[in-house]
Amino acid sequence: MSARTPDTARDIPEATVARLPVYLRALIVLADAGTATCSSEELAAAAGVNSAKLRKDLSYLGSYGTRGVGYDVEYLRYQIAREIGVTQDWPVVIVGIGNLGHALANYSGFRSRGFRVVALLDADPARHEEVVAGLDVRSFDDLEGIVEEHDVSIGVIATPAVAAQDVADRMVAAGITSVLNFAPIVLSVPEGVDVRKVDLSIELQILAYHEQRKAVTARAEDAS
Amino acid sequence: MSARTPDTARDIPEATVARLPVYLRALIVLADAGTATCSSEELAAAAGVNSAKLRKDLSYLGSYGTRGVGYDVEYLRYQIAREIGVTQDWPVVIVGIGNLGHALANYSGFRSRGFRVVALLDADPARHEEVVAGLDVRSFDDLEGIVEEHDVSIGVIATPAVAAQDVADRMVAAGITSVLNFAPIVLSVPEGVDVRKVDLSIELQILAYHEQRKAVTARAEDAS
DNA sequence: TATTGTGAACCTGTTCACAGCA
DNA sequence: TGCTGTGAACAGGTTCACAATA
Repeated sequence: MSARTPDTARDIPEATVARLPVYLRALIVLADAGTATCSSEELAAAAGVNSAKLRKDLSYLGSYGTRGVGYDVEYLRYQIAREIGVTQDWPVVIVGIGNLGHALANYSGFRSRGFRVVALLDADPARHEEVVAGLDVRSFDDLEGIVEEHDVSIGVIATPAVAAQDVADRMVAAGITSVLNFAPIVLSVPEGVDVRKVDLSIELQILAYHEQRKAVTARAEDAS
Repeated sequence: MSARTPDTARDIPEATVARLPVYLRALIVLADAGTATCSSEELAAAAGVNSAKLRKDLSYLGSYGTRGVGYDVEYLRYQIAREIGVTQDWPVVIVGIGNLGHALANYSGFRSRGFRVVALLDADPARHEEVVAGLDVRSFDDLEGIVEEHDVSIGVIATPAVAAQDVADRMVAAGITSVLNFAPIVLSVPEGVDVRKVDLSIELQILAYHEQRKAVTARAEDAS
């Protein structure tokens, strides 16, 4: 039975998992620039981390470098893509086609980085006329059919906060097990379902906190 | 000289800082629902963390609760808003008014959570005709004047990756010291400038990694 | 010789469990 | 009595520094 267990079954720390996509992005830039080989120092610089951290992270995947030489850009790129699971495209549905949903539907980065938007859904019938990014905006009631048809396991929520929990519940019931949530609300989902959230205001507030402290520190230094 | 040093000068762990906006959001929901008082257990549930972590986080700010009772919602809300620095609005400029820039300009959450978009800038003259969210889209060359006029210290970059570093350099030169970057590229900025990044594809890739492992685990269990 | 891969030390963040207090 | 605030134990993540090796 272990014959089916792939060699990617190692346990990779969460912090490392969150950085693998950054390394992959950096490798793609290097590959596009025609670079065949890079040292941990170079790759780390391109990814915005220090080289010790990069090497430690890569060591969880295996020994893909060559001592005294560095890493083969294409080879490492493939290994990381395989580890993340983006060697084939993942079908994705986006629910909530307001301003943000529009932007997400049109975002070319999804297509080029391992994702394919298969449907855009909105609860508002007034939006069902529209074609966005080459896709018809469809009724939210089509969710179950689309998930089944395309075997979708990742859903994106770009609705207002009040609708988000209902959307999440329907997604989970339909078989979706990973959710990217842009609504400013904490979703509750059953065990086994992953949720990641992006809250634009929270990011700005974190900056504001540090900005405020800069001002405070500057004033304190002025005074002394 | 220490008379000017406010009592917010304590050193708050970064992980705590990142959660304060979440607590603030939860408190606003509770306040809007008419809740006057809440326990650490209730607030933690609303914020999606455990109560021990919440209490520990709040303890870095001070002792704002009452033993045996809980927290006064309005009082704690104000204290956290003050700590973050969002009791007054921060002026913000957005550069890059494509799909995402449009969505950000129209995002009501900024206005309601301590930020005011004072200008929209784009390098493409074809976009300077447009009015988005009630603001004229202006030339990127107006950056310096706007930063000075409105005393802007926070900038948002929503340009394509190729333009982002140039935009960041101009922002820093103009006096901006905090940047929220949506372009999929690592920005290099001088000491003292904060950058936070949001990369939509990276979030999806992290979900994909876990999704892939679910499939692997399920197969391994089937086989045994 | 140059650079990787990694144990060990260190540091940060989380959880426990209970003392302190309204 | 009930809930906060917090030391102490624990877990996870980062950095150091060097042995392994192409």
